[in-house]
Amino acid sequence: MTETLSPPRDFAALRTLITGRAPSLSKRLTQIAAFALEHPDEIAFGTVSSIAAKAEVQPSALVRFSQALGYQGFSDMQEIFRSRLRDRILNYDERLQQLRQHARDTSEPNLILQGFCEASARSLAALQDKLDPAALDSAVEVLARAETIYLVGLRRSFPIASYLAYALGQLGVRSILVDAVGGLAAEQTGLAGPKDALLAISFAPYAAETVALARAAAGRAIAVVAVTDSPFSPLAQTASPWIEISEANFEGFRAMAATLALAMTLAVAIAERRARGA
Amino acid sequence: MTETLSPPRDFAALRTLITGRAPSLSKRLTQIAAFALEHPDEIAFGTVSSIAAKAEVQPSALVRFSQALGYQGFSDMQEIFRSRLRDRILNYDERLQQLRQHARDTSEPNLILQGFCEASARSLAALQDKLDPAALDSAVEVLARAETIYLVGLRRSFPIASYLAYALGQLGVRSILVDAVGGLAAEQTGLAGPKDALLAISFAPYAAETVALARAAAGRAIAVVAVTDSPFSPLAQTASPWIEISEANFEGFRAMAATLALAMTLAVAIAERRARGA
DNA sequence: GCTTTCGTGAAATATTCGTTCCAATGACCG
DNA sequence: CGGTCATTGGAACGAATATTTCACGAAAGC
Repeated sequence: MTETLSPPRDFAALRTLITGRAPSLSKRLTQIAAFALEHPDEIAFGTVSSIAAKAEVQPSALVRFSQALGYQGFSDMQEIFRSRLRDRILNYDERLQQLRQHARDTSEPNLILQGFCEASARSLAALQDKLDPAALDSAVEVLARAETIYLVGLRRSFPIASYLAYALGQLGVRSILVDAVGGLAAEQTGLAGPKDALLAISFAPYAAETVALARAAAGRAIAVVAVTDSPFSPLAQTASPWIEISEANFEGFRAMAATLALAMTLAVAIAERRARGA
Repeated sequence: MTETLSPPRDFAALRTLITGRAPSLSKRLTQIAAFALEHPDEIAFGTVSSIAAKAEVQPSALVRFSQALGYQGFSDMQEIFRSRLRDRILNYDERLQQLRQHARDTSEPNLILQGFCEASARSLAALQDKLDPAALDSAVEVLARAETIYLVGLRRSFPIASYLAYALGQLGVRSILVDAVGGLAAEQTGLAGPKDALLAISFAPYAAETVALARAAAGRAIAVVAVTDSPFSPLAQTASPWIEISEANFEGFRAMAATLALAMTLAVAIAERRARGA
């Protein structure tokens, strides 16, 4: 019996088909199904014999597998595995090149938008790759234990601090946004006690007031957690733990996507940590 | 004479080599060099004859080209073009699958972080795809013409508004952040005149005060620009132009990466627009 | 101006590839 | 236990592929 239904022409559907039909296939063909899902790149570029060797099956089994799925032969199925690589998301530098090619069609605001989107995406990728998981866990731990979290972030970091104040409020976590309204920052943090914690957010050039508030709190045995951009930041030396964030630039303006994603993470993680008990 | 030095084994180096040696190659080989740099995917997937046809050269020329670069033959060089696709950045769904596999090794805060990173990345992608370029241009135009920009954003949108206040200040654009401190919002915007503009930022559920301020300003013939999340938003009906932003969710918290990228874009684009004269 | 060298095109060749076929094996059922 | 059918391995085939070869033409050197 031959499969008469037309086989999938895109990779996602093919993967579903393989997963679905694998249980009803013979031993060898199941073996190939598993290999195909695990090493799609091999199938995209390899030859029948090279793949057969790596999957430890006979070349003919590969052809049978393709036909069992409804394809005319191996080459026919291989085309789908190749299309997956063809339609892949472009690398950043290639995307940039492509953007610059279309530059003349695009207005300046839209060009700037592309630039900031790209910087944001780069920042997010760097965050996922380079953030120290232990530092994050520890920060959540310390902040979840605090009765009240004092949020300190000025200038560029103020939007982050104010977001945290909003999100923590939504989640029922008590926090105080330390703003500089009326120059009362020191008075606001002065109320903090040993059961509280202070979260300081600052990037180069570090706002002097943020550093001073963090130092003062640390001196009074208040837990200080910092989000900053370098091990040499004055906050890194004051706080424990501290989290390093590096944001990509565009036209001299640093993206904030990574910092904001971290802020969201802190808020939700702190709330969940509290919900499941100290 | 045969090239004895070992040829590059990664694509970046190969590209450099081609660029560097192109000037010293013969006419046909230069033609191939240009084609290779412009259509690397063709070379990765094609056969000698199919590529030769597309590049309008003889198959033998492709082999000569490969050998001129130091490879044993065409297939040898093709391998490098294929490796570039093999080592590509994974698609989002593939990355997700990979993440879920490692889920048990990861602490909860780190899982949450991944979730927000992914939501942010999705939001950014949607922004690039779906933003109306004309609306952005128009928004920049209107705001650049204003003497003073009044920034209105409350609750979740307040961090965005406060970032804009910071960025516009840095760029020398006069703006006033309308906060609700002391309930003086109406008094703050009351100073706005016909030469000013109001930028309102609000997402569902729309803060009543933001909507009221926008309507009041529009009623007094002040230009109102809005950033919101739906054509049915009350702001969309009040403002002209208005920009639609949709953010992805994670655990009920909307990402803000796209909105923030747009805010940065507005700030820089407005400043540049002003710099190059009205 | 003749020779030599290099570049090029097209056909010839050798290799590799995908596919098919068939015999052998193993599983299942009466 | 015997028979049937699906599955498998391996060889054989034909097609397609990469590579080499050779003849021709143009440019460079003496």
